[in-house]
Amino acid sequence: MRIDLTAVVVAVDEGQPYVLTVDTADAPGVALPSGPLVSGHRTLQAGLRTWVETQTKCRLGYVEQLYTFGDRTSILQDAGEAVGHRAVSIAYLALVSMPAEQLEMQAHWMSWYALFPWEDRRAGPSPLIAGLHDRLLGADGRSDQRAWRQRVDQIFGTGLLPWDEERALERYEMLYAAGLVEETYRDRDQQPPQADGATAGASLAADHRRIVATAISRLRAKIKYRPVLFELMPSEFTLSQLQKTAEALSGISLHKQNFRRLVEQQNLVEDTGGVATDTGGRPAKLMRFREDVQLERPSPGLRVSANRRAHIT
Amino acid sequence: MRIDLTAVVVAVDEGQPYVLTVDTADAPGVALPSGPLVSGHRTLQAGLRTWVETQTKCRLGYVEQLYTFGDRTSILQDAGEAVGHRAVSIAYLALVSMPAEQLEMQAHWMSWYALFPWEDRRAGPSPLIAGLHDRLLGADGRSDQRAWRQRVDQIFGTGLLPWDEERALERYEMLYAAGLVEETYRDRDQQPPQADGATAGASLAADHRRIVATAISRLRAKIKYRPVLFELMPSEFTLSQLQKTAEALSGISLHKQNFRRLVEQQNLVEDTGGVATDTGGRPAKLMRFREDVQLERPSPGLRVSANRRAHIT
DNA sequence: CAGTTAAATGCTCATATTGAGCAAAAGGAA
DNA sequence: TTCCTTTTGCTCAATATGAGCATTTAACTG
Repeated sequence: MRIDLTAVVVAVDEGQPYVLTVDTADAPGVALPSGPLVSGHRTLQAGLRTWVETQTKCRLGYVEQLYTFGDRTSILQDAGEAVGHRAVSIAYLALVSMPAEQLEMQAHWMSWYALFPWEDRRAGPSPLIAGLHDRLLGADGRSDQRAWRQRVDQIFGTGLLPWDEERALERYEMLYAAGLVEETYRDRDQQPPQADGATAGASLAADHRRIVATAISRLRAKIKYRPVLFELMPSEFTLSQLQKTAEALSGISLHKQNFRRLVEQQNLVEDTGGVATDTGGRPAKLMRFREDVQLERPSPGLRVSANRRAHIT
Repeated sequence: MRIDLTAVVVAVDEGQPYVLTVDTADAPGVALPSGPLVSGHRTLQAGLRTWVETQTKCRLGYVEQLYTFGDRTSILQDAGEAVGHRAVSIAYLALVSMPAEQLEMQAHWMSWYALFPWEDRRAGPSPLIAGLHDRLLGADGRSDQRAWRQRVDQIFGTGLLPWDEERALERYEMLYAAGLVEETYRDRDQQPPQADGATAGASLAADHRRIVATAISRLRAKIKYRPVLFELMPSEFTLSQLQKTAEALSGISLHKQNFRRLVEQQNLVEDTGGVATDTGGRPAKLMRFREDVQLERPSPGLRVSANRRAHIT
């Protein structure tokens, strides 16, 4: 049984979140960096770092284990002779501040929201949502129409229910199950429907889009209670840049004054003395992350809060 | 490379939390149920369920993936010839309501707090803590004495810092690194010190105690935001029983009136009409979990809150 | 049966925490 | 200077949380 190590490497640049991809034999930039675990690797994490660095030349900072996936397609095989075909892949989430150095030729930064356009609500609910919602409700002969509708509303924040940015994985899985993403058909060896907008978002090789969705959900939850945001920032930054990064990941817009109140009262950052004058308006103080913060506070994260009415700053 | 599936099966009975263990060739009841992933398993979870049920005759309800561990001892081997020796083990957390049926002969319920006596603070801080704290601070020639002390206080809730019940894993790992648990010496092929109380708590085979610590941390965090407590309860229960279960897992005592306020306002339970008269004082209403709650609320968990001064009810 | 005891249950209250928005400050640009 | 834009400071109402008092409702005790 083969064990693959797979990485979701995240960076944010100019308020846009990216994931690191590599070319495959078939197509450019459609797979996550990954490779088999071999005995030479001292630990799982060390193996992962090695693979990412050789495939992309990107050096990883913060790394955490995400989830271990059984090969999805194995389920479809007949019970009998599937031996050797299966693989288990151990996925990791890594955060880097957007590196200046050149990546390997075959490596690229791909926008999160090219993969999951419905997840970006910084400028209000994506117009895609309405269509997805209709098709999720429409296509079925479900036994319990009422319960199903409630579940869709729940997960997609439609109806009167609020949007929960952390449910990115659940949303992807629901779309997969409903046949609204390309992978549904690929895993069944079928042709996807050709109608315009029949499938949503760009797909990746194998189950890599699912793995990215897992990473997004995890990260969106984590920035609320651990100071991981700083792994994505340059050494000095303004509070607005920090907020832009938080918004990029969460996919929602945040209340500016409350965001800074939170950051300041948690004592996560300190003044460097410098100012950034290139911001258009009043110059912003430059801040840096307080290194000793890990030792001090129980869980020094950002319990960010969304604007109820989107748009407002 | 072998892949093992390992289960931490948790149940609560009479206000005490237990984990399911099995006998090994060497010793009784010192290992978690586990077995290799084979091609016959449809999914990872299905494989896990199969192993647990054959080894213990315990049927699993709620199951979630916990973490994937690389073999710890592999780190100690020389770089050269470790091939084939290593194993990766994918650990799962399962919750069951204490089953009435008989387990397999070789299966037993082991108390959490036999493994982690310092984690039970329902009757106030364990007296063990003081000793552990001293030995963590004492035994070293650390470069940065101050920072180390702060870290110990942070994790063990000593000094002025508050106890955080979710850090069970960090506490275990700190004790492991400091040589205060038996596994430290076993992994180094050394004899543990023989002094009385030199190592804390009962140990399990391989890295199974670490896996249980991971499960405890996960579960203690999870009951605060998902209604998993109910997986551990019988179909009807009183609010006091529910609270006792929450306290058993968290290892802290909770404020009774606030606990019921929380449960009630979240609409997690409904009245069955019956009452339990065997409680000593005023009979308690019997409650049941509202099945439809998963559909309704974004994250219907229990944000339990500890008493500041322990003991008070 | 009156009195006692032990829970369960009902309420209150002070103190944080959170969501929202007004307003002043500090630059650059017109 | 005046206008524009963004940063920064502050206020305020609505909730949520931690703590504890008081009442209710049984069983138990003579």
